[in-house]
Amino acid sequence: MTSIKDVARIAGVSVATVSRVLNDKGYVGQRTREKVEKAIKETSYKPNEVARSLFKKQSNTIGLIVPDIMNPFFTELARAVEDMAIKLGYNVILCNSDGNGDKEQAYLDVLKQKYVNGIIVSSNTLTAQQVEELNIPVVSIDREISKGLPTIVVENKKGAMMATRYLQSKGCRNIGHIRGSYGVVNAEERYEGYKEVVANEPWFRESYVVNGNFDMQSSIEATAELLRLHPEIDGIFAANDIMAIGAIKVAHQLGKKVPEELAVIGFDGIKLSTVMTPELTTIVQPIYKLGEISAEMLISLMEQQPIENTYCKLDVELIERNST
Amino acid sequence: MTSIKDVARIAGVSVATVSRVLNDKGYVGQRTREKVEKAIKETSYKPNEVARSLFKKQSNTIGLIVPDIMNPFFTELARAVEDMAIKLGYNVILCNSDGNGDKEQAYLDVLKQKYVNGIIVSSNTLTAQQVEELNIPVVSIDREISKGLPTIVVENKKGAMMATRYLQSKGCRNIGHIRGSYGVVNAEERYEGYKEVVANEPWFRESYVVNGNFDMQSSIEATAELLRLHPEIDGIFAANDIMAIGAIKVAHQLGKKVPEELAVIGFDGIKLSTVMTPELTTIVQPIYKLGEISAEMLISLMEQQPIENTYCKLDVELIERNST
DNA sequence: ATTAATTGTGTAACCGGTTACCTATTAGGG
DNA sequence: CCCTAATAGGTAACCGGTTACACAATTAAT
Repeated sequence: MTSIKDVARIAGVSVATVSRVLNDKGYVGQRTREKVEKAIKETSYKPNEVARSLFKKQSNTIGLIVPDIMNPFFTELARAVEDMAIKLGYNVILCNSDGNGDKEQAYLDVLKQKYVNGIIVSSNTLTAQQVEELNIPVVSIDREISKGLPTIVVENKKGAMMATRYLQSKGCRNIGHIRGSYGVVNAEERYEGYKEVVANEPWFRESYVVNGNFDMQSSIEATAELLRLHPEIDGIFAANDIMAIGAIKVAHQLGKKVPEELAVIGFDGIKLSTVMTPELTTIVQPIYKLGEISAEMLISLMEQQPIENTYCKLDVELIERNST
Repeated sequence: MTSIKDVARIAGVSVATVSRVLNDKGYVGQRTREKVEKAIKETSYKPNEVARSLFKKQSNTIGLIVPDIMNPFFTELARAVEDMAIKLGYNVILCNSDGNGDKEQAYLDVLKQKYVNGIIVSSNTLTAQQVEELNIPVVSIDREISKGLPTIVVENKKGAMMATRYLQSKGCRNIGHIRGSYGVVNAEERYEGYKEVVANEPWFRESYVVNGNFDMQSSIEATAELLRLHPEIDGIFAANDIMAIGAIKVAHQLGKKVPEELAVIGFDGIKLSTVMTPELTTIVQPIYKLGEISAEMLISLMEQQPIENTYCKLDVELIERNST
């Protein structure tokens, strides 16, 4: 590997001058600049990023901590973050935390040791203190860690209300809800939205709500139980698409026709929802946009650019397909 | 941030000694070691990875270059790679190349500048020369770049033959093939497998093979065309699951019942294939295993551990579900 | 008791950049 | 024509670790 010294020797100048040319900083004469550029080209010299990082205390890298990249929501998010990062000159270190607080902290530690410029994180367990101790820009995505910390979320409650009202408008008289894990803000907000719409309905009772833990297997079990207890249910709002798909599978098994006998609506708008049959009606979040914006915001923070606001709540949209 | 100097000052020793304790290298007296460990604990000192990397010319990081993390195959692969990497003390930089040769080269360059210890790559365009110029361990996954370079692949041809024979055994008399993109080794091998089984069948003609480009939209178009030209087709082997799903969608649209009137088998065994209805019969690759093994092999290479062989061809398995 | 081998620790060079500081030259203003 | 400001470029310190080397203190061997 050729180093800056080699280039300096070949160009007949000092390393400082080469560095100045490289970074286009300070005074460099026209003729000198040309000599240096020639030497750089000849040796196809690429500056050593690690040496740079050591001095700058920044590595042109951002960390992305998500529970699990296998969750299609985070897959799309990761792609968006990486796209934007590359576009702005950064690389992305991928971290799967499985929602485990210890792993999250371990990742935070090593990312800090690696001088990442900033971190995008989706976590339910991290505290404001943990984040502040880092002294690195952090943006929280999909979940709010604390007021004041940069955050990108979506209109969960509003979306849930839209979904529930939509089922009503389709003629559903008894609407159940498969909720996400307890303690997860998203799940609570979506539940609240549902509740707000149905609370005063004569048919409503708490047992219309079951917990699907945001995953398919739990949803299948929860739905089966729900439909066994309440065969009168003719509409289900699931707090995410995966659970909605699980619910539809159960309906198939029970011989209930979707959407004729049971309408199902999801939340997220993952690609999968258009792939299955029937295609899933869902509240779509602008997932890619979410990733883009979070990367943009993070990088603005990192580069100390002026920022309008550090809290961003994106709108959601109801996309009607064939499951309702 | 506390540095090694702070620790040395507090413990009343030189930085060299602290470094020795840290790395458990060289001679350190018992009492001295204790003093140093105490100081480390007190200051909750974490060594600066970047400084280390500069000296070692290694950053405890590996690069993972895939066409697109949104492709479920690569999602699962990425998860496996990251899991194994973390387990062995490395982080993963995620790179989406979109199969674009220029992007791939750009990633290789920056990864090298960042002193990654090694790279896992899935590419159709990279040449042996490009890889060798890096002078970094590289393992190629899912696709063979050149003989001699460490490679992990699966039994594509064998799997394709299994799939095709299986359709025959299910009573299909006219079996079409939706192939993957031209020039991609995988696609060619799977096509060969199919061809080998059907070449001598009286019904076989080249127009039973259409190109689905490995993606759903193309597959939908290709399948529609295939079934229009050849309504007699009663079995389809798609070169990946996504295309198989597309084919099933088309069958639904045309009112063909799957599997009664048209049997469909895929290839890959992505999670999605169990989520849809009907669940997809497919040739499953051990995707997670693939990722694990490649990470393991790469890291062995990086750490100069003795390696049995640098070429690994994993077996595939036919999983029978409801689409055949 | 003397010498050699082993153990313990500090000093300073090094990894490959960036930049503060210094000196020299040239240009512009009065 | 002299003085100040702007331009050009070199020297060396620094980022935070690792390790070769030197030297001192023990310990073991003869």
